[in-house]
Amino acid sequence: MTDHPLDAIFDRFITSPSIFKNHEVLRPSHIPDKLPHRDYEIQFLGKALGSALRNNRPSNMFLYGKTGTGKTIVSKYVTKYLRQRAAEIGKNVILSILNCVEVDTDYRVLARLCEVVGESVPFTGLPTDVVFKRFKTKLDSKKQLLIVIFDELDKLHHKSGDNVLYQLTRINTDLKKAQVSLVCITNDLSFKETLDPRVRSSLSEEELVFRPYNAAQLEDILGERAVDGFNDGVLEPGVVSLCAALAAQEWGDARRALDLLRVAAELAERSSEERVTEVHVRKATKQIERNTVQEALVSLPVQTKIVLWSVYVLEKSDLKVITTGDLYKVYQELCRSTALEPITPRRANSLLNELSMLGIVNTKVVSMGRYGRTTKVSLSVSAREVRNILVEDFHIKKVSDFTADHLLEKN
DNA sequence: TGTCCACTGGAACGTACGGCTT
DNA sequence: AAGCCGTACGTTCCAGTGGACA
Repeated sequence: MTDHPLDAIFDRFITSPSIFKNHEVLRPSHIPDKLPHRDYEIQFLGKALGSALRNNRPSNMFLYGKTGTGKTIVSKYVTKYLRQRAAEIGKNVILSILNCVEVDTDYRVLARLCEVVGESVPFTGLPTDVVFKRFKTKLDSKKQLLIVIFDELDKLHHKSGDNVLYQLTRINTDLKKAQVSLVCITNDLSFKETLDPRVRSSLSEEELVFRPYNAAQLEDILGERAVDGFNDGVLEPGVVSLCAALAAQEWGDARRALDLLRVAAELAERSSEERVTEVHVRKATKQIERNTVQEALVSLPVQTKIVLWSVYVLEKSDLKVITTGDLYKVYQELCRSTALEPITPRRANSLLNELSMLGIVNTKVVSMGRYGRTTKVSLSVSAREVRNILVEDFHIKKVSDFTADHLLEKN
């Protein structure tokens, strides 16, 4: 065996004991056997969906609650078992959970539903109503119940309106053999008001609100997972309660609590320490924040990056307030320097709003009286981070030293 | 108190592209 | 091959507007 530069690192993985017993258990997507503090919700959903086992169509349902309050996991938990019991007694129950962040247009929803009933359709090319007809025909070809769960439904509605929802709420009147039930999950509490009234009333036959967990409940949840996820004695006392407390600070977000614990342990393992300490948890909070920003920034389209870089350039200047007017001037200059075709102010404004939705910039519409109405813009992530990530881009690299000073002298 | 700035943001439309049906 | 269709990205047009200032 020759000496390899990685020997020292790999040996450490082989020889020193691992912190993790089962890494998977610590991911938010894992469905444990027990879901602490969600008994009521599980019972509620179980009673509602359970009628599927008796040939009745379950009521349509609306589940509300903030991120990380267990809406998705409770749905998965209940449907997983429902599917099992239905199979045991030979009932035809099809369950489909659609994440509307990915499945975010009418067409994609229908394409997905076609898939689960066994009808193959191309991912583009067909008129939506044709896809709907094919779905309906295939579904109704035998006696079966389809339960569709729309996770983060507001993301679908945001882009495509109520069309598919409207069709699906009315589909049962046309079906002869099959039946459809809908479960809608959203974390936007005001979302229901924005729905078409006909859709709204038919979707909210039953409603359930998921309340945020408190710190003590989060601690139970983490404790439960830690038993299966970690080897004995690797967590210093206080680590779990710190994760719970930090996640409970904003609202009781179990996903965040779990991420904190997992990342803290990963950090400990990477620096080949044998125990996870509170210091690791503190580091984990920073790392998680950095990762989400990085992910968002890297995948931005070129034009959006240039718009964001304009914000960055203006933040670096000694301008007190950044308005869309100045921003567009800088943007045009940047386009000239990078030889990119500039988009119109209207479009640039939309991109800015998208950045704001992603939480990368702050925007606020303000009126300056005589001096018109505009939007105040500022970065809501650290300028250094924006720079570090954006200069990786081929176009931004060309203007990495660009300053706005000469433009501002004119004011 | 009315005016009017510098925008905002909705709506309709254009273009390129992949992919269907006939 | 022609005629559609959905999606993504963009443009053009323009009515609407908050509030400082004359």
